[in-house]
Amino acid sequence: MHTCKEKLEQQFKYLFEEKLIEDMCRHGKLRVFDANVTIMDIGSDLNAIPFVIDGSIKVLTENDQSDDLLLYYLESGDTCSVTLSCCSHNAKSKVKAIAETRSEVLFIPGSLLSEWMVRYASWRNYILDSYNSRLNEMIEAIDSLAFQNLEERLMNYLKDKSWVNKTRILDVTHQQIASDLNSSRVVISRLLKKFEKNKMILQQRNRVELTDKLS
DNA sequence: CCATTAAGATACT
DNA sequence: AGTATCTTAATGG
Repeated sequence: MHTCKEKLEQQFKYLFEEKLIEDMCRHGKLRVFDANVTIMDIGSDLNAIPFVIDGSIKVLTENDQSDDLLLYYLESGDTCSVTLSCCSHNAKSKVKAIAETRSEVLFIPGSLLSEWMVRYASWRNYILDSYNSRLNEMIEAIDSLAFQNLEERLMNYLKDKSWVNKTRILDVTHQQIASDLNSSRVVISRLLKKFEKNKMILQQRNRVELTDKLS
């Protein structure tokens, strides 16, 4: 079992300066989530920002009819910039976060953020980069929604999921996919059947396996 | 066995 | 593409 500091040092030495890592350990709270556990829900208070040490987390929005839409995944070394801006205004969360795999997350109190921005150049850069990449992912999500057909969206969904889980075997139901993409089960089934015919995937109950035809 | 639920099929919008 | 409805198949008691 590693201490928090050892863990941060070995994984993020290249990213943060020594003193910052010490500060992160001192003030951050490390929490572990099992797969599929809700980490944050819409409307909950934000007084800390999450820094993902291990695992992957999916971030979704929800409309008033409780329909979901997958926005992006957070992986090791990522933070959620949506939370970031909300934090300084003491706002409530507009997104939902669910552990995709077992995840370790370090929660850093929002009160420290501005202080660290001034004190640590590495933190400043990290936050700015994070903002940038999160924004780009959001633009991609919007783009796919507005301009891509469902078939392409589904394909990207499968590839993304495979990537963050580090496996070609996805344990997921057609219904779950449908709700992540805000579509319906029959439609997803139809498209997956088509993928199967083209030998891009193999299917079993509760399981989709990507073949090596996919890059 | 049977109950539950995922996935397939068909027809209609 | 999406909804409604029915059928079939897998799973776990």
